[in-house]
Amino acid sequence: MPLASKFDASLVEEKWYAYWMKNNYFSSKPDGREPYTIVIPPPNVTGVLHMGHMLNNSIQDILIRRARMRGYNACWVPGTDHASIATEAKVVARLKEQGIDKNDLTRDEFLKEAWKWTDEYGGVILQQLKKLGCSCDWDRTKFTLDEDMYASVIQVFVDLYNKGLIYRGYRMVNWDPEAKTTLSDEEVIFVEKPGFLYHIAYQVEGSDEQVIIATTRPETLLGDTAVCIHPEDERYQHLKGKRVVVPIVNRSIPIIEDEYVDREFGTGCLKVTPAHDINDKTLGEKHQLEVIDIFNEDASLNANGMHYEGKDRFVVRKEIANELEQLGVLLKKEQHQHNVGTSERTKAIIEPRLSDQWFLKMEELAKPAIDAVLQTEEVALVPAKFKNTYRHWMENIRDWNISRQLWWGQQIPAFYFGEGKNDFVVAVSPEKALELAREKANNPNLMQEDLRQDADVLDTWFSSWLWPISVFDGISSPENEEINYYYPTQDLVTGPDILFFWVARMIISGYEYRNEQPFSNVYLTGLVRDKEGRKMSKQLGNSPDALKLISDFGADAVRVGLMLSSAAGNDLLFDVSLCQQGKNFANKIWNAYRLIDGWEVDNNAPMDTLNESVLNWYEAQFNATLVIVEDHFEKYRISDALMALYKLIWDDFCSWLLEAVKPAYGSPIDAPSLERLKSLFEQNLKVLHPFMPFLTEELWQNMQQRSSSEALLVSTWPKAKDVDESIISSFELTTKLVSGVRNFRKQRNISFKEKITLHLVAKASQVGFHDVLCKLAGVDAIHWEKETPATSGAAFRVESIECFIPLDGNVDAEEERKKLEEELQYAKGFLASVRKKLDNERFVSNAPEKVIEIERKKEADALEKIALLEKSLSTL
RNA sequence: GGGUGUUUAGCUCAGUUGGUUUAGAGCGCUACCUUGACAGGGUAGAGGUCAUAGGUUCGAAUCCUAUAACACCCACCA
Repeated sequence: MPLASKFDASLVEEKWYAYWMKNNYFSSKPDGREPYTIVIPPPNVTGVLHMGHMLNNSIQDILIRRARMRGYNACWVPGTDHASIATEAKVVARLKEQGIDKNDLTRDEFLKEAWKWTDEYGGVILQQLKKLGCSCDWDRTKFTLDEDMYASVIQVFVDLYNKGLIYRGYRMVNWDPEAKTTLSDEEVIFVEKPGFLYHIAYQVEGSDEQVIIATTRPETLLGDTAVCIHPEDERYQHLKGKRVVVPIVNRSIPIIEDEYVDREFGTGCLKVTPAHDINDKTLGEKHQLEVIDIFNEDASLNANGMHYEGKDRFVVRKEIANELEQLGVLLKKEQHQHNVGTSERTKAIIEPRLSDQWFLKMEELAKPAIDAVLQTEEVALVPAKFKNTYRHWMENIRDWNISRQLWWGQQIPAFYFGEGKNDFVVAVSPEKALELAREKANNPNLMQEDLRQDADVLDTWFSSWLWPISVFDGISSPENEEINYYYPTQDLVTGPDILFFWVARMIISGYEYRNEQPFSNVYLTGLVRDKEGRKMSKQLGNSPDALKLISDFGADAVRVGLMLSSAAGNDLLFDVSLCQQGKNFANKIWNAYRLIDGWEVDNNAPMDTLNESVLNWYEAQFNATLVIVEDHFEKYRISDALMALYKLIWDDFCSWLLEAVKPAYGSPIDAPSLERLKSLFEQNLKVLHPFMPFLTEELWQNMQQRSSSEALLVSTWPKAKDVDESIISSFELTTKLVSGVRNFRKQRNISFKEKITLHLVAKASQVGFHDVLCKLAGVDAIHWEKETPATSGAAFRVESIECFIPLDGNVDAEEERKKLEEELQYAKGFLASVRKKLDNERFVSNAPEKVIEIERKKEADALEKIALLEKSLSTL
């Protein structure tokens, strides 16, 4: 059956994906081969595919498919992340729609809802990855809340606690009043927002004087416990040791002195609210100030807020400003730009809040991870510029707040048995906890019911930081076959936005629990932006629907489109026209095959000599390109690798090889040529397969009947053979001659059908592929001349070869002269630039011999060219 | 405020330790061609004082300094 003239991706994608799955090509088990392992950055379980996923999963699939073809035991472990805050927020929102408040449910009831949600939407994204062609070992799919994964996390928590690295502390944390949970520093996004700087007068006790403080948050004065001045501030020397009265609350508070105060900012006088500002808290501890918390969990005012109790902080801000104004103590309200911390997930403005939280000490843990990246390079960051960022963060690392006031996640395995500060134990199970608690409390009568487990769950990243180990069960059984075989993994492909959240922490846990790096290379992709350079986001609505792109262009085309412009670490400005280019490329390959497939074959003819020579050339060209492609892969320059192949196929294979080999219309091709051509085409399909898996498999299978062990994705990646450079340069000269003649035809408006005779002032041995030259340039004969023929005609040069074509007097001498003169001018300019160097004594004495030689050759070539041009001009 | 990076053709980017580059690719653009694989095609062409200003050097897109614009990271002065 003849092939359709256009490649229709929709007809083949599902078919081949099912075929690959059926034959278990993606599955991996430890064996004698060398492993090549990638663990997927687990997407949020209820997430949907977006451009960022498409990009980094395409890259992973390219790497995995290539490794598989190169004979590695390729293992790509897929999975999803429970994403505690993101998922919980979605579930809470859904319940709200149904009129249910989270707080009306018990923990178990809520978790049941969350699991329902997870079962409903969970894994949709993994199905979408299949549409993209991702060859993950789906039997290994993991979820961070799977029982065994959960157990690993708990085990690690207990272990780190027992090592003294996890502690419970009353600290100032980032509080998200909407999600009612703490956030790590990394989850807080600072946004510049307009606000006001309020100048408020505080009455000095026993004096008529007032001190004026400046604040952006007047509502917090309800929690003020001091006013602070700089000890050397001359303006305020007389206030030392005095007290002031907080307006509205009429509380008497001390004036303290501290060098922390910036005399230049505001009035140089600072109000101190230890409960609601990290710096104030530090001051408070230093000066032993009282701590007055004025907020509830949702950032409404508590009983300390007096008549503002129950009202939201921002409502109170306005109302309190009014009240201060009425009292005559609000002296000024000026515009002020400042950075406000907001929650990455809920966008709520963060409230610094004091509370009991669990922390992981990071400084010691981070040390091996710093060395691994900066010293030993056991982990290479690609591109390397991220090393600086990494160092900066790691060297200033702070303790990690790992507790979250949420329900969706691993519940912290701390069990309280009394009201005392230390009346708790940490254990992997309630039973074990009871044992420990009885011991610690010295009370054998303690019962299971007397234990209360900590209500908080662990930060999501506290489970994903173990991902490369826990997916192989390496925490609970550190010596199992799988972890020993697959770990350390080879490449990790992810976005730089989670370098600290995730990558750095995986390196840390890798050294802590395996004594080895979790992966050797980290390929950091760029962010996908739109044409205008804006980050793609749901809010802007500028992110194309990933699945629609696949259905519009085909998965292969989308992969090519993404790869064409995504150097590691550089953001990529995505435009759907790139997918069109990918689709065009797919179609080009499709039609190349259709051409070959449609020829009649002469089974008795021997191999044509033209065919043989040009097939030899293509083979050399293929190998030369393969060397380049391998080098690009080594350096993770995947878009360059693809571009090299794109040119190989489009230009070398289609434009030159196929055009050269193509038999005259209706004539057959000899069988040996066709066979060799097909085998070269198969090589093309192999190297393209990682980029365009569906199209290549379709053509591969179409070429001949293949058994299940002969699928393209499990075929052998070609090994570059030694390349005969001379055949490549010789062919290159021929192509230039062909272009020269074509250009000549165009200028003179000579149709391709009209054969011309070509005179070359050269020896026949200087030029190769004479028959190719004739066929592709429409030349009926080549004459090899000692000098330019004296007959009427026109001349042009290709490199140093003068080409002459006889014409019947209709030479446009003016045109010709103009062109020649332009060329002459360029050549003279070029010569001048070369001579400028050669005439410079210091150049000759300082530059290396090799460079001088090159310049001398350039000079000689230029002179020769000028002579030729002048001769041609004189004969006009 | 501190740091890192970017700035090369209309667009997106290469340009490897300064010297075969009076700068390359892909796309786009222009002209022409095209009834035998593909118009999603072919051939040819136009297009850049390599952000700006200095400096180092025999020689700078490449190294140094300053400036500007943009991007990202870190900090969070009320």
